[in-house]
Amino acid sequence: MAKPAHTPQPPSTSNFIRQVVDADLAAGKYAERRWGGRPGPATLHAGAAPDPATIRTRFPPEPNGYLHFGHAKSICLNFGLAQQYGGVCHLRFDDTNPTKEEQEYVDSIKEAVRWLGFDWGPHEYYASDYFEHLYQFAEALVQRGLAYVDSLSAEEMRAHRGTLTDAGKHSPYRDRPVDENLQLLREMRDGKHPDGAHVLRAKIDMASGNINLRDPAMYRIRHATHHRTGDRWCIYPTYDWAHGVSDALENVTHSLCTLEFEDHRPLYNWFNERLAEEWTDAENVRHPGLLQLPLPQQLEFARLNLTYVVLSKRKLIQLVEEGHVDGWDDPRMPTLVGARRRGYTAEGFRRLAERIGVAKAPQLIEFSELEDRMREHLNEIAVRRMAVLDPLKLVIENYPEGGEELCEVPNHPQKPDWGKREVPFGRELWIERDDFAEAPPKGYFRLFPGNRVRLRYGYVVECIG
RNA sequence: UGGGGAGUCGCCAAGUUGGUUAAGGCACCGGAUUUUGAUUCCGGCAUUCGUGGGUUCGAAUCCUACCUCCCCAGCCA
Repeated sequence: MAKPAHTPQPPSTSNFIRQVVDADLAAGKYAERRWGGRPGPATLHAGAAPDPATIRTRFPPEPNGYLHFGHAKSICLNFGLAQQYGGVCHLRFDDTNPTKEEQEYVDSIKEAVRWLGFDWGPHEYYASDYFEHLYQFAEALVQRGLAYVDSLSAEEMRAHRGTLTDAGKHSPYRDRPVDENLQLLREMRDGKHPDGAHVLRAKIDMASGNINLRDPAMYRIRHATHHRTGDRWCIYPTYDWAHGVSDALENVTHSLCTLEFEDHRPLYNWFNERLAEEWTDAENVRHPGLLQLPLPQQLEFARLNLTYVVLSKRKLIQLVEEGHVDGWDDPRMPTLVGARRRGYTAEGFRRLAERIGVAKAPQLIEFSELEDRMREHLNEIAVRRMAVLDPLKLVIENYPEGGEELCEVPNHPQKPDWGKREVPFGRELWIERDDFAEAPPKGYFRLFPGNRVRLRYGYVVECIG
C-alpha cells in the first residue's frame, strides 16, 4: 500500500478547510484508497489512469454563463488545495438543466480556468456523463420505497411543502405502490408525459425543519435538447440529486461549495448514504460507498463579494443581453475574460485568493484589495510607457523650430536590464491638462505661471507668467 | 415564530489543547528616498476580541444568558 504523499505547503494563512484535510489525512482516511481505479463500470472514465492523489476536489460550474471574479476564488481554492496536498482537482460541468446551458459557456469556462493557470489534466467530466447511472440509482431507490413519483402540479406541491414554521403535508401520491412508481418513472423517461406532469421525489420527511428534506425533487420532465446529450433524455436530475452522487462517482474527497448549500448537506449525505447501503446491479453500476470507500464530504465557505461589483450571474446575463455592455468580455464586466482585457492578470487573482483567505463569515472585500494585488503584480512585470490622456499643447519658445532630438527613457525605473527606449523631444509637446494650472492650488508643484518643472527625461522648462 | 450558519481594528484575516505586550494584508495617517505626486523604505494605527454574567492565579479562547447579521418554503444551481 503506497502511502499518500502528504506534504502540505506551509500556507500563508490557515483555514478551516485545511484543518479538516489535515485531520483526514492524519487519520489515514484515504490511505488504502486506490484513486485511479474507478468503482463504477469500466466505461466510467475508462481513460483515467491510476494516480496517487491524496485528496480529490472539484470545481463544478454550471455552463450557463461566463466565469467571474467570484469563481476565481473557488477555482484557486479547489485547484490550489489539491495542488498543496498532492491531490487532483476535477473540472466538472454541472449540466443538469438543459434549458439554461450552452456549449459556448463550456468552452469559455475551460478557457478561463486555463487562463487562471490551472490544469485539470484528464479530469474533465460532466454531470451528464452520469445520467444513466443516476437513473439506475433512482430506480433502485424507488424499488426500496425511498422515492416516489408525485403528480401534483408545481403550485400544489408548493402548497403542500408548508412554510418555514409549519410542517408540510404528504402528497396524496406519496404512498403510491412501488410497481406503479417504477412504471411511471419509466414512462417519464420514455417521454410519455408532458413537462410538469410528474416529478420523482425522494421520500424523506415532510415535517423536517430543514425544508430541503421535505421530499425534494430528483427528476423533472423537460422535453428540451441538452447541449451534450441532445434528445436522449427528457427527464433531468436536479442539482441535489446529481451533485453528491457525481462527487461520489468521481471519488471526490472534499466537496467545497458556498454557504447557501449548508442546508443541503444533510440531503447530499442522505443520497450517498442510501446508495452506499444497497445497489442495483443493472449495468453493473455500483456506488463507491459499496466498496467501503469514504464518501465525499461537503464543506462550505463564504462566497466572494466585492464592493461596487455585481457578481450575480443573473444580472451579468442581463447586462449582456440588454446591451448595456459590449459583451461578456467588455473590460467593464467583472468576468474573467473582461478582467483579462482590462489588463488584470491571472497571478493577481491568485494572490487575491491567497490573501483574502477562506472562512465561513460572509466576506465583503473592498475593491482596493483587488486593485492592490493587480498593481503589485503589474508593478513587477509591466514595462513603463508614457501617455497623455487629456492633451494640452506646450510650445517651448526658445527651442529651435523644426528641431527634434531623442531622449533615452528606461523601460522600468528599477530594472535597468530591461533596457531603454527613445522618445522624441521637440519644440511642440503634449502635456496632461491636469499638469498645468493658471491659478495653482496650494501644494501644486506642476506647471503654472512663474514655475519651472522638469519634463521627464527631457529638459526643465519655465512658464513665464 | 421552524431549520441551518456567522459575529476579532474601516475591509479581510491569524489566533480556538485557556498562560507574557491580540499575527499579517488592504485602507488610512505621518516621514525618508525617487526624472512616474508610482515603486521602495521607515513609523503610526484593537488595554481589546457582538453584549452581560460566571469559572479560573490567568480567557478572544471554557460555561451561561442575550443581541445582531446571513441563508432556506425552484419541477434553478
